[in-house]
Amino acid sequence: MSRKTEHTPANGSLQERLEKSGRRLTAQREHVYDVLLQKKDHPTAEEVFIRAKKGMPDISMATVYNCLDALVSCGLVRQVNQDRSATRYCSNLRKHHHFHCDECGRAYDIDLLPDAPLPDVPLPEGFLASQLEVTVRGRCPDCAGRSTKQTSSAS
Amino acid sequence: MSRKTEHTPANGSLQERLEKSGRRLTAQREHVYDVLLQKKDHPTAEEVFIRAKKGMPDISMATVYNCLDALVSCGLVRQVNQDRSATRYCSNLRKHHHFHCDECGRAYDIDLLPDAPLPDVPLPEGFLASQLEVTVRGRCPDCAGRSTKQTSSAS
DNA sequence: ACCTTATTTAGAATAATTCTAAATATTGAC
DNA sequence: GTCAATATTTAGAATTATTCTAAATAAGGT
Repeated sequence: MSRKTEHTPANGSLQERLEKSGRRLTAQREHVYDVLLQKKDHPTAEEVFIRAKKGMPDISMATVYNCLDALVSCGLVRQVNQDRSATRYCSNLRKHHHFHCDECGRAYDIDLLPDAPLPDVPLPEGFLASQLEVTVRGRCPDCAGRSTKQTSSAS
Repeated sequence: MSRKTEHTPANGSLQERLEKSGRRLTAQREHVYDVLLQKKDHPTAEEVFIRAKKGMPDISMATVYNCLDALVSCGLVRQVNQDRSATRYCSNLRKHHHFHCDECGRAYDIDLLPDAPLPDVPLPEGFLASQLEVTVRGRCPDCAGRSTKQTSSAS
């Protein structure tokens, strides 16, 4: 099977993480992960499928969904749902938020300073938190064009 | 047409808001808004449809989607997308975050103290922010059951 | 009432995702 | 390495969520 990206450091990590959740390392899972690492533009499952077929022409859509699910439950990939359209997938593991353009629908990573504090959200009794997500909505540079609406800081 | 909830204060507001965006006040839009106000459990469009039919048996699914869209673009309702399943609708206008249960998929409102600071997210040049959303993922009290995983504060 | 325009409606169409059952690949034991 | 047991992949059907379409109806202004 083709090995396009040398994600060597993460490679071991991929296998480890898969095994930790009782799954096997397969060529398809490696390849789908590669595809996500190669272009971190938050592709949809369909886009991942199209890209994945280039290096692995026989991969099927069902497998792409399977692989994405496996990667998500391994914690190597995040699912991004911002509107009624298809779910997007994010392989950026650094601490970051997302920006959703209301006009074109694209998702952008908003990287945080490594020491930036995440908001502390006090939860009612009984809730167990595992992850925090912050999404800013608005218009991306491409779509903002000439008109101005607000400052460049969301609060 | 039936007028089940006396959302009198918001009523004028509904009409105002609709008109401000060039839309008309209709019995269906009022009724769908009523349905959302009556039970703020983040129903899906389908659930809204089912509830709406009780008081307005001839309303159609397409109309429910239309009304929801109208309410969303009026700013009276927020769309909530947390996973690959159907979009949910939230009529809580107070400042709040959302909690998403990874086990049962339900959405919960996490109300904030009125003076709680929202995180300040510095955006790169060119992005225009209009809204900020915070979602905590984990397990809800119902699903958390006996096992314990983390503290009750996400950070 | 009348005209203009927006909205509703049912149903068809599309898009996104999940399911199914058979074929194939992987792992661990020998 | 071969074998059995189990996980994964696959194509395609099925399901679910959402959008579109064109005709009928309702709203607002005159």
